[in-house]
Amino acid sequence: MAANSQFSMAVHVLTMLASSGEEKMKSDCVAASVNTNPVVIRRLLGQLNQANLVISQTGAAGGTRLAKCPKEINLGDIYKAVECGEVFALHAKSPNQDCPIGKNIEAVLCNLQKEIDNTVGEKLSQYTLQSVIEMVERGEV
Amino acid sequence: MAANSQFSMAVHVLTMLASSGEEKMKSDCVAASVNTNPVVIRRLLGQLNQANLVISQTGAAGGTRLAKCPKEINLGDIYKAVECGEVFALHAKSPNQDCPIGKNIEAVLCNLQKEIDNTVGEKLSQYTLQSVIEMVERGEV
DNA sequence: TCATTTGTAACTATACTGGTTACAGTTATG
DNA sequence: CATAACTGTAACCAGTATAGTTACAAATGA
Repeated sequence: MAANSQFSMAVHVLTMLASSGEEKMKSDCVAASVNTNPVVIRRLLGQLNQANLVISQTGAAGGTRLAKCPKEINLGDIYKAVECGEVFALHAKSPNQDCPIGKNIEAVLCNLQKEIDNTVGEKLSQYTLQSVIEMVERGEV
Repeated sequence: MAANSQFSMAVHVLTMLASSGEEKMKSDCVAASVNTNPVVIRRLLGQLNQANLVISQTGAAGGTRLAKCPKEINLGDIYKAVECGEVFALHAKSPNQDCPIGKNIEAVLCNLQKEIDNTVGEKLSQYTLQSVIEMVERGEV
């Protein structure tokens, strides 16, 4: 499975929650749409909860609903909330520190990594959850 | 190891090649700086070769050099040349097609994925290999 | 009290990444 | 021309992250 699909799943989950409005939704129901296990959904909801994007309630008649309206949630918020990895990884092993290039390249790449991550976050912030819902309703576009 | 560091390694490799100018460099030498196996480097060079960023020569006294000068190579070219995965992955399993949201969300996310990938490519294109070399020489910045 | 639901820990299967060995093909050089 | 020194690749392996699964404690409404 490798490549991390948490962001995709998170957008899907939040779109589902939006569709039920004020009504709380159960993890089983969301899982059925995402086609995965309810525990996977609950794990994801835990992260979205920490980022104050959703509100959950335990116990019978419990469930989860959006913490804000879909116009007030943007995809940048979601990207930051979930553990999607970085856009590109740094070296697995540290480069040779005796080589002048090996010694300095990591810091350069690390700065670049942060900058690209910001760029992605900014771009995603241009889309609200509401706009995703509209795209889904229109059947893509 | 999971997260893909091919882009980072590719930038490192090309910076090394740039440092030797017109001189061909052996994969062993590059591998020593990256701190990995020469085969890993040769695999990467194969991709960079297909993208016309480097020129390799087999046989004794063989090796690899840049195909263009460092000012004419930008990081967007490198990003496109190597198999870094996508910024975020789509669903592992296809969502439930009987759910109106599950049915359409994939296409929306797929378009978004392409757009983000383009955004990253454009941002990276702002940096030339030359500028990376200068950052490395100055010791980061 | 009891059924229902979330929150979490623990374990597993899968698959990707990069390291390694091995070897065929190419080429400079004595 | 024989040989040594490279690259290009295939094949295999070890490590690890992802997400699927089971199990169960805690919370809560009825």
